[in-house]
Amino acid sequence: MASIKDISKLTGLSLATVSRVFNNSPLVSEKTRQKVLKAAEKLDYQPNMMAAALRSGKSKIVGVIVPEINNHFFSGIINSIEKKLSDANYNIIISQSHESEELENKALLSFLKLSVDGVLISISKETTDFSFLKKLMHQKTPVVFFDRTPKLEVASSVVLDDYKGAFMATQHLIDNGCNEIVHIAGDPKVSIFNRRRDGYVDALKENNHRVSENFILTLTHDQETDTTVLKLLFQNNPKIDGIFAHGDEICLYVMNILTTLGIQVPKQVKIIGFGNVDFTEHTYPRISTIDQKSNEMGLLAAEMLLKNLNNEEIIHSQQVLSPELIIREST
Amino acid sequence: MASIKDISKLTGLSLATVSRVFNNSPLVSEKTRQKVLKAAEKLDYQPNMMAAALRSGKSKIVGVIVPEINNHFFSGIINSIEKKLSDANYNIIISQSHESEELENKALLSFLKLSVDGVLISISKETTDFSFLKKLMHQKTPVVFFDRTPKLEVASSVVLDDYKGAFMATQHLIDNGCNEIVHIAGDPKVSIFNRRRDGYVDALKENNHRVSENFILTLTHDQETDTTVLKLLFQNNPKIDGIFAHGDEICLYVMNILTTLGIQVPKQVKIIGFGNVDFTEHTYPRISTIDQKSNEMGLLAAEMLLKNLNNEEIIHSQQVLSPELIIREST
DNA sequence: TTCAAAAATGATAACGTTTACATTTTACAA
DNA sequence: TTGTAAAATGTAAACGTTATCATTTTTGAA
Repeated sequence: MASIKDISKLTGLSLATVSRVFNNSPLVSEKTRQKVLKAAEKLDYQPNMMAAALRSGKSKIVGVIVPEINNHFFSGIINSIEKKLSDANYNIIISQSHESEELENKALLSFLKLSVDGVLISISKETTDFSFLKKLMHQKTPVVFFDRTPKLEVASSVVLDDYKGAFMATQHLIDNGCNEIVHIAGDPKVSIFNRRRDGYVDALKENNHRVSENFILTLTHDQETDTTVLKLLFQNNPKIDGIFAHGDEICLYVMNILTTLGIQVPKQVKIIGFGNVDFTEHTYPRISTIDQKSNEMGLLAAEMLLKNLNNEEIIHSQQVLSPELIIREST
Repeated sequence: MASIKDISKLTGLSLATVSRVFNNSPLVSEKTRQKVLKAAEKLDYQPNMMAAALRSGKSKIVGVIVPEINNHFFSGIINSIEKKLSDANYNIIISQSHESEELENKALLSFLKLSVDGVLISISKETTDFSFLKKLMHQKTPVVFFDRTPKLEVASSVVLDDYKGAFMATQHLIDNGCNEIVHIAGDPKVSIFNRRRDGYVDALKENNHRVSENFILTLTHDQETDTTVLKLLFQNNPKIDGIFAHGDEICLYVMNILTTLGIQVPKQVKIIGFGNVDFTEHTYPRISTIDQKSNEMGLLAAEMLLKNLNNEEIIHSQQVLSPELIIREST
């Protein structure tokens, strides 16, 4: 591979001048710039980023860590991060924590060794010790958290307002005439699921609807049991006309069960999910849902990072994204 | 950040000896090794990969290109690639081609500049000119293709046997007593969809079943039209008892339409998809399907690459993976 | 004790850039 | 024509490693 040394030889110019051309320095005349570019073309020169990184301390690499890449939400975020950063000529290195603090730290260590210019991370559920991240941040490496953020005093972050999303979903059902609304809740150990539950409850309260614990279900995912549970629920409460599920998968599952029970969606019961996962567009009827704004989240996180990569002083900011109501046939 | 220079100063040993310790060279006594390790600990030393890469020509980075990261199949592959390669202490850089030859080449150029040690790629549909890839391969950078491979004389690749998968799916329906099997076909411009169609047709033939063009449908994805089409089909052919769909999304869609038409799955009609996408496990009934082996594919591709990264001479091999039949309630 | 081979260590030049500083060339006013 | 500032170019050291070759130390047989 050709180096600037070769170009220097070919053109008779010094290394410095040649280097200046590729760094778009204004301190070089148009004539020599052309001469260098021509020589570069001829030699099929490609700058060696490793050498540049070593000397300048800027690797043009950004590290990204997510719990699981094989997950609609996260791969959606990565998608927009990749787009945004590759437009700004950054490369992204991706690691998965698989919800393990150990793997997360291993990845961060790799990033450190590679001297990445910045880090984008959605922390694992398991992580409780942020000393490694703090170390990175103290080294003036900008870090932006997305979706899952630690409770640190100073940090940049982008998160979704889950409470609001649940509220919107429930309000949407009410607006469409639903009076008896059931919530299919998630694991109460996961905080975002609790926030969704709270949003549901508060939306009911605000509209002077009755809140009943009997209307908040957690399913077993055993088809027989769940079918029985729902059958009984509808037998005892034939007026139920709305369901807000905490996730799209479970929403689809419930919808399918209702159909087999002869309950028509959306005619008899309106149903809405959460996530706006791909398949919600392919079902029949198509499922209404709450979009988690993975695109915007990735974009915003990438933009925040870019800002901090360019500016010398790091500016911390916290962004909360509003979810979007996606209305389809199921409501 | 501390460097081997600092360790050298602290221990009084030469740079060479210190370097040897971190490269696990056998040419260093146990006593000095311990001394160096202790000093490294004290100084919180982390090797600088950029410097090592520059000097040694080995970056410990592997570049991965997929059409879309936000796609079950590809993110599944990336998942296993990342696992395998990070275990071998490689970092992976991920780029998306978005089915554009230009973006693909841009990513490859980035890889070149970063002097990646190897490349894993699933080529974009648009790509017709492989000169850039050939250039990379001629530079002794090992390349392994997965799922989408070019027609090159010498190349390593891992692909799925789509024909076999379709054959298996159809055979499975026949084995379960289906006599009149419909195929929901995909866009005939995409070669893998044609191979799936061929597998369906050949399975019918082999079992002495009638093959009818009327039983091969392409849907519009307009719900009203598709509902009518299916309604008519079943009115005219009430004996239809099996459906093989070329994809899981369309399979779910068809299943939902059948349910509304009062056609029971799997009682009256058995239905099977292709892909083993996540949601097939969350439907009711759960959808039988063909697994595309994304895990194995990623793993195998990563292993092939690792082999070529370690060996001096590059060995080309082509692997064809057999899909797996996943039997669930829909059949 | 001597000596050669083996084992361990050291000195130093790369790798391909960037960059601070020095020098030369150019432009233009006096 | 000269002087001076601005523009353009050059010199050389650094970035943190690795790797070649040279040197020293250790080991153990004669």
